[in-house]
Amino acid sequence: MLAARRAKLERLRAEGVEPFPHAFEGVVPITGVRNAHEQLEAGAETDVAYRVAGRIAARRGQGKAAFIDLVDRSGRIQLHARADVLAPDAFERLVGLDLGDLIGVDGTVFRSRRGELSLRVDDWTLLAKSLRPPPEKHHGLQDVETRFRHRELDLIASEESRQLFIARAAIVAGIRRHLDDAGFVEVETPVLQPLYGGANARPFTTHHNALDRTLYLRIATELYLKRCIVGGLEKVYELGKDFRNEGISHKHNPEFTMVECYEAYADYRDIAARTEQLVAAAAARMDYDGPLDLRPPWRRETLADAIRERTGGIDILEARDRDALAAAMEARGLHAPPGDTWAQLVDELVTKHVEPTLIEPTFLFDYPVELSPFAKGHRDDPRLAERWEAYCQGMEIANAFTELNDPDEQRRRFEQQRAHAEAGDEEAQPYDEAFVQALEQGMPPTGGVGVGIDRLVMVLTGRRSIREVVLFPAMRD
RNA sequence: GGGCCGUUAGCUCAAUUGGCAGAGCAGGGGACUCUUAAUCCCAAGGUUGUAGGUUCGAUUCCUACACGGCCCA
Repeated sequence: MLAARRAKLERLRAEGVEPFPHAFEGVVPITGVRNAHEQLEAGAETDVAYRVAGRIAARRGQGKAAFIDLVDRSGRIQLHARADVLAPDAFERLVGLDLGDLIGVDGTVFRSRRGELSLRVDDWTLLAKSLRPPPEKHHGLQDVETRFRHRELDLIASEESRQLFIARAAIVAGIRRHLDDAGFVEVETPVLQPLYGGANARPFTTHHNALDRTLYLRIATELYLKRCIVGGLEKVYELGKDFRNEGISHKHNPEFTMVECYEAYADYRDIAARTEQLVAAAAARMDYDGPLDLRPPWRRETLADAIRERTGGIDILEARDRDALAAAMEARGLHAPPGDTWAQLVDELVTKHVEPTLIEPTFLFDYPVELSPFAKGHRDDPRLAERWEAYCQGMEIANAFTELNDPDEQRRRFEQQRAHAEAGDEEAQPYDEAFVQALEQGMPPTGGVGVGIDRLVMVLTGRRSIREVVLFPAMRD
């Protein structure tokens, strides 16, 4: 299978053709050529020449002529190779190339009698020999596993896949543009951390040889970004990878992309408006035309109301301890797993009964303070924290608080987390004295949000699996 | 973690009740100067995911495992 292509490679070399040249200057995008000649009539010829480059996607031989489809990132164009235009060896070599070979072409625009805009090949250069056959040319690459493990084949075979990752780049660019224009400073904080924190998750652990110490891959950027707020940067954001040592599912990849931003003098309501604008900006940048109405304002509910309305009246503000809540659940025929804490039961209610109903973008406001160790207590209700989560397509896409800036209260919250850890909660937050000391320096009132980029891309591109929107998703060996 | 489905040529897919594993595309040889899933002729291409089991005989039935997909936890 591969031997034939290798033999061709050696034949080319023997004939003095360099199969892997260093560069090819002056290439223009194929779509530019197409757009410039939209009006050309069928059968018409021009003397307008272009230099294009790309991969050979199809070929239709015709004896002393051949049609070749050339694909670049922007699009596809038909080439017409003619024995009466090219030198004999150049013609024979061009027609003898394999699908998947990369070539550069100098060609003259015409439109075929059947109406296909084409380039007559005046000269061409082999840019890289392909030694493996490309995916099937009509059906494309169907095998899901191969699409994920060998994304390059998926990208070669699927215009849709190429467009998806271009859309993802536009979403990221739209977010950066919005935050930059709003006066945020983009910062970079450590990925390798002596202590992890900022989310309920287990970390990946690694080891620094020279320092002979354990380091953790960050699970969030939160704590370092708040130290930047303490330092007076006032509006900061970081867009990058977080790592959580947890299972893989259609909405979880062990490494994923998050943007967190923090704004001094703002609270969680300001941040909700900010998040609406941020998502709208991202959607605009990728020309979103899906079924969701992402324009501000989004629907707003409180968490307690959302649970009460969807569970036949379970009130998590009344049922404040584990047994009371479990009883309320059992009374309505809902299973309350015996080992679950109160917080886990609340999470269960949200996950099973509320989350799936939130298709249009919706904020759930005011989470129990027990679930939110870095959120400031609610100004009107001591049982709650000023925290919301945003949901879309039945999936959490953002999480925000009015940030806790009272260092003594933060210390108490860490003590609670320590108790949870000792009770066996592997996702409890480790005590971070450096962070508390930073708060003691004085942090202004601040609102902050984290938006999951992969999930936002899923929402904006209508994909149901995170693996579709991550170029190289985690796979078993 | 549980259930269901899938794994056959480089790719996309067939294979009757358990009876010689096939086709299209790609690749090889040949014909063809407006084709576009080009067409026509010829030849080639396989450890049927892995390991066992049942059987005269297994792609097919059974068991385990691996990987993937969907659903549930």
